[in-house]
Amino acid sequence: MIALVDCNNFYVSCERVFAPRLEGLPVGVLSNNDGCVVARSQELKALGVAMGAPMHLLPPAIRRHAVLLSSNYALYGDMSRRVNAILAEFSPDVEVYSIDESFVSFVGFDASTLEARGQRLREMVCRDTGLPVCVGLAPTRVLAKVANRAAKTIAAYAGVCRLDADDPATRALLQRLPVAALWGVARRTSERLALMGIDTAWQLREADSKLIRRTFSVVLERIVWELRGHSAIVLEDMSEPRQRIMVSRSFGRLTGERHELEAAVRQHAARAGEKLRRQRHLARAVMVMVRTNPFVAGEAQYRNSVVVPLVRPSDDSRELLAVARRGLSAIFRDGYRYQKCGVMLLDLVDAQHRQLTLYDAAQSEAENDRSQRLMAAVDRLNREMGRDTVRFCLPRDNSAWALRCERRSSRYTTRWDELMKVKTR
DNA sequence: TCTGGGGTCCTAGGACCC
DNA sequence: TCTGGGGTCCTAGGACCC
Repeated sequence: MIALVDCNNFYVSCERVFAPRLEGLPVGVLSNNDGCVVARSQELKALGVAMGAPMHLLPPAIRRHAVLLSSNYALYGDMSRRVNAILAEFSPDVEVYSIDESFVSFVGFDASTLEARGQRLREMVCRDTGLPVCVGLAPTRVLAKVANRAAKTIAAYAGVCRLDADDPATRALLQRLPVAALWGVARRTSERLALMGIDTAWQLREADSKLIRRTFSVVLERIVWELRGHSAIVLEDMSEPRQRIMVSRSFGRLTGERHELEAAVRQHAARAGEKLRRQRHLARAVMVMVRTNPFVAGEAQYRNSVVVPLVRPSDDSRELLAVARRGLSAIFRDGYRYQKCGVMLLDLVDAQHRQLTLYDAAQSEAENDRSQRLMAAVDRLNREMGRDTVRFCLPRDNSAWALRCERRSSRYTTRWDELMKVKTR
């Protein structure tokens, strides 16, 4: 059996831990740039605010009465680590699936004790972090997702729901569950399934798996098997290094200024370089993308991207920045107001495969060595003294492209200076 | 005025090879 | 005059996740 542990309204719950006055109020957390609502309290959901709703399109009454906060990823990331540390006490096998969800394997545990373990787990997480979580227990990940949803929405389960594959209760639940509510089935697939007369999770479970594979893909066929209780989905280990690294942001306001895009691309490339070195990889190519705002009707639109190969695999921010700048000059066009740019590192290889250029290997080795020491020093300073202590020729603040995050709460768990701002009433 | 930022996997189709 | 078929690799795009 496997347990899916999922924090309820995670970002909102994190905010409430440090601001109890938010309990009972409609609270939302916004995406970067205060663009869309990406987390909602029950009260805000009850007001009809959809996941991903653009903030500026919310009805005025809701914007007035709801508490809408900028996202505070430093806080959420730290709270997430705390939750996972607790989960690790319950099982040696914890797969961190996302910032607010983990799969905890109970394979080999006494089956009759699982619900009690689930309850104990909820209590521990609540006691030590203040966060409410729900637990879904099932033989497969897809069913564990279904169980978790039931644990959240059906009060009788008290936060822990167990679904055995061939239990009549499981069947009843799946018969009521729209197929689009399943993990891995979204709008496109559910629309096509509806044409075949498959509307519920149970109908999908009973469908001919070979036909599903032919009509759709191996992905949906695996979901069929998982619904029947046979594990078919293997998760990529989230602690594995990423296969590509993307850093991109929308600008605080549109800009057509080339130097502002250059500054943003430098910042993104530098940040991507940090991520690359943290996972001890080298990039063999850099992609740069720019784009105007597709939502502004009547405005000239432009989007483009370009991949620039590196002469040799590298994790040196200076090289990444130089290549990214070349990429930007290849695609930058005057006369547009840009909304977003990004840098992606591609073709990543393990840093052990650092190779020397063919000519003058001795000098390259010395250069490599200097580069590695320099980057390590930069990373250490930024880690210990705060992000952006050392920068690569960046303006300090107030750039046109700086993020808007006016409603961000304090980073209580990672910044002493901000902790002092906590009100004690 | 204001519409996120990451990721993954799979498949189809083209280029190329023998 | 007749111009195959099977394989691999790569890329772009679709679909999905949180």
